[in-house]
Amino acid sequence: MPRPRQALLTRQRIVDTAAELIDAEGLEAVSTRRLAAQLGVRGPSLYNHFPNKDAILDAVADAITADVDIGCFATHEWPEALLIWGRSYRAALAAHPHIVPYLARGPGRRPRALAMADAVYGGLVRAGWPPARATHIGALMRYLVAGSALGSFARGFASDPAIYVSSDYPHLGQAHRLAAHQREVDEGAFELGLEAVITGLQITYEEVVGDTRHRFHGTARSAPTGR
Amino acid sequence: MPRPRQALLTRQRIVDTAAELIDAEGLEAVSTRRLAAQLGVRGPSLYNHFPNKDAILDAVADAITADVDIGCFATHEWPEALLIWGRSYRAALAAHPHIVPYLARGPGRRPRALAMADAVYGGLVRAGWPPARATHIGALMRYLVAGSALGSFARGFASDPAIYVSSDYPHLGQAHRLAAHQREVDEGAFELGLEAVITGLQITYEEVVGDTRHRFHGTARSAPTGR
DNA sequence: ACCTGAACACCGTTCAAGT
DNA sequence: ACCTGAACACCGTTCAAGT
Repeated sequence: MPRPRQALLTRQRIVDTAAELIDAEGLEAVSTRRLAAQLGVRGPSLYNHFPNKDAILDAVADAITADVDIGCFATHEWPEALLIWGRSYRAALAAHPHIVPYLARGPGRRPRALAMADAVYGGLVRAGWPPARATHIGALMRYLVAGSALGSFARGFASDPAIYVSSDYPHLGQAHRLAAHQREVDEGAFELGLEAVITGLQITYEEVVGDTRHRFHGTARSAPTGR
Repeated sequence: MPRPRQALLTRQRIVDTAAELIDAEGLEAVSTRRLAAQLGVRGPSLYNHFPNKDAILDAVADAITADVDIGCFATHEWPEALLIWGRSYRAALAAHPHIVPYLARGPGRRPRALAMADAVYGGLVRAGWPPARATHIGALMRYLVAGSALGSFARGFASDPAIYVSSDYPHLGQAHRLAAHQREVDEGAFELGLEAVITGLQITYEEVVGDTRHRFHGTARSAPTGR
């Protein structure tokens, strides 16, 4: 049969198919041979479009964060912007939870992650947060988002209820029933954490930023905790 | 030469050597053949002591959390207990950051993770937290701990400063200098997050638990945020 | 009881060869 | 320019064979 006039593969088609494969069968199902087969092609062909497998996964991860709302930092006060950004970031990752373990493997080359970091950092600094704190806030928000998007890891214990029958762990009788609704737990934990963090940060903000605005020698104390 | 009178391998020696290999060269350096070689043995020998590779990594992860302080929930008020537990949990993981990506791959069989979940859940419920909230608090604390223990992932952008020279990301000029001190950033983000969360949770606690104690029909509102 | 070599069914990646 | 088969150096795991 004749050679097709245009290429069988495009970067877009590879990324889309990889995302489908990850969603359907998980990260470990994606080998270059399996992915190529799904595309009607042989493994080595992928190397005409990407330098290696990680670059493909980076592109998938990048595409998934395409519609995270970062405009909110330009239009809202920082506490509400954190709320909006955090929720839309989490929603984006939670829609494709199987990709999240890959994020844990390193920074990769993901332009949109950079754009996001830039928008968050810039928005917080503009709001008056000291640069170091702005960096910390962006980081801890990512901890919450990624952790809660990661289902099983999040819970930190097996979802197989059988092992709780052993009475070694007396308090987990209730918890395992919740564990059956893993999505609920992770969503609830994220919401609780998000709101607690923002509430706590507002208090820190008043101490760190408010003081220096209204007084000449406002000494920045750390947030009051149970210490 | 004669067959040694006692086995060349023990579970303990396998776990210790695997941990050393992970610390020295990272998770991907641990193959059954490499690990076996380090132990002076051939790959298949490991299967006399563990059912598969994941069981070895689970054992390593479990060993690392051996000295996390969970007694604090019996001796301290819940806010201080969260602070102590969180810090000692983070210290344990941060001492072996290369193992953390493995945790993100699933719950595994890690008895100490179960004991930890049980102690946290039990302590919070005893303090008056509703069971669902106690589960959520345990989960969100794990998000912060694991995220911040995970260095590069935590930051969410490459540590190679070269790519920020491009002025596509105008606000990251400062951030990349901080990125050079990745340990500082992750530690600072964790501390800020930990204290903000505990502060925020104390306010939620007063609303959710305090109200129902002092009133007959206390309606639990959610924590006030920037919404 | 525990260690081994050989084997199986996979990997990611390279590269000369085809069109 | 792009796809291919063959090859390389690896994987995790099984298993019959040794002692």
